[in-house]
Amino acid sequence: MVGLRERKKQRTRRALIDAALRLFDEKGFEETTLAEIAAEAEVSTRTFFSYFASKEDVLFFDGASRMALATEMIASRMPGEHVGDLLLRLVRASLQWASDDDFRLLDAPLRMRLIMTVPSLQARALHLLFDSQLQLARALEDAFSDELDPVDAAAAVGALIGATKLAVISTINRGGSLEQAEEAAVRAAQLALRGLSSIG
Amino acid sequence: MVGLRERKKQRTRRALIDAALRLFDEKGFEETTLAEIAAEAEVSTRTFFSYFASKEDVLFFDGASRMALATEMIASRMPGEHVGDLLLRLVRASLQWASDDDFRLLDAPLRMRLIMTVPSLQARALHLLFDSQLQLARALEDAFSDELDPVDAAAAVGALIGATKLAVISTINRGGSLEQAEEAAVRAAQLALRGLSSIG
DNA sequence: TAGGGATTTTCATCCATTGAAGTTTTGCAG
DNA sequence: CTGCAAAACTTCAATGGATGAAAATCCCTA
Repeated sequence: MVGLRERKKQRTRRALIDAALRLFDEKGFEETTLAEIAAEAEVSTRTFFSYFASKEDVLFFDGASRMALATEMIASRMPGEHVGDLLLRLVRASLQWASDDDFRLLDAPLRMRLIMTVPSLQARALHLLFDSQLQLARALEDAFSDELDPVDAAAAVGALIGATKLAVISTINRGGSLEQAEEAAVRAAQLALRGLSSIG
Repeated sequence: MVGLRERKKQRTRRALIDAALRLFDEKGFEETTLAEIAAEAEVSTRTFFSYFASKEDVLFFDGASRMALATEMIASRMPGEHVGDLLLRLVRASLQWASDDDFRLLDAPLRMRLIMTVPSLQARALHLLFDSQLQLARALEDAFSDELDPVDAAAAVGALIGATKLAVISTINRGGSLEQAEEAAVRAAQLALRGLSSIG
């Protein structure tokens, strides 16, 4: 199953990611060219594009696996569990994952920094965020097909993720620490669950 | 105040927008080059970039004015009005504006179609959406400075816009009409206000 | 171990975007 | 009016991301 071909592909992919992250860190995202990344990873520039669709995408190499975890968590919801409870569990779990995985942890700060400062990366990140929300909404709709229509599912996911994301970004923008950001995320999630009407 | 220079500039800007929209409509976004747009508007391609930062930006020429209306509405909130009520008014008003303005109305379907199908436009749209949410959050924070802290303001805006946007997109994705989308938007907004816990 | 599909490299090209330098147009002071 | 400075444009050149096609390699399996 795991032939040399497959192993080599993974090694190349990893080499590209490592090279890219290191160069982004040293010189900045826009300052490093694909040629440099490819050279560093010892492949041709053309090959880069058979691994990643764009320069931006290298930074989001783990998006798929994160999403897999989330949808899986939704699909295997506890019977009888309320939508809101599941969603809150999901938010907490996400915060957990973010500070788990060794490979990811190392460059989390770098990625954060880059995404916060490079416009094209912000755009890419938002796009991914949005897509995953749609996926989550569908997963939720499936898991609660008896009590949730498509619009409610979408609204629920949108409200929850929307609230947490904006709270986090706003906190970071205001110079808050990661801890404060996490705190803000949880508070925002609870606010979304309780309802905006409950403010004040 | 409105000298010849200024008038000419506006005419050029408008010419670029018109040319771009027409070409996008006829040949598609990615298929039309800046050279063609510039030629159509009778300016050099270089000049295009003194009016718009990117090819994508032409499509969002009215973003600023929309935002102005919204923040103004927030700033002039009725004294004693509850945050939630103001926000719901805001959502309804936004839906209104979208089907108002003559210039905008004409190409609304085109824009929708393009944004829904061209990845780079989706990304740009999301970026703008996000920025405006941050602006709205700040406006809200200012308007309700006595009863709302930054995190709550951000969470409120994020939840409301997040819910409505995802509900709308989800509806459209599923082949729903614009009317159904509007309906979904209002329902999502109300759900966000009432709280996700109220589902089911 | 030879053939065949998968990967990679090479080569060529397109086009968005940007900088520099020079030209035309407009607004305004004299 | 006339000349001048600023604003707006054009031309020219270059960079760099992205993609297509064909040739060269590499790995797997019969």
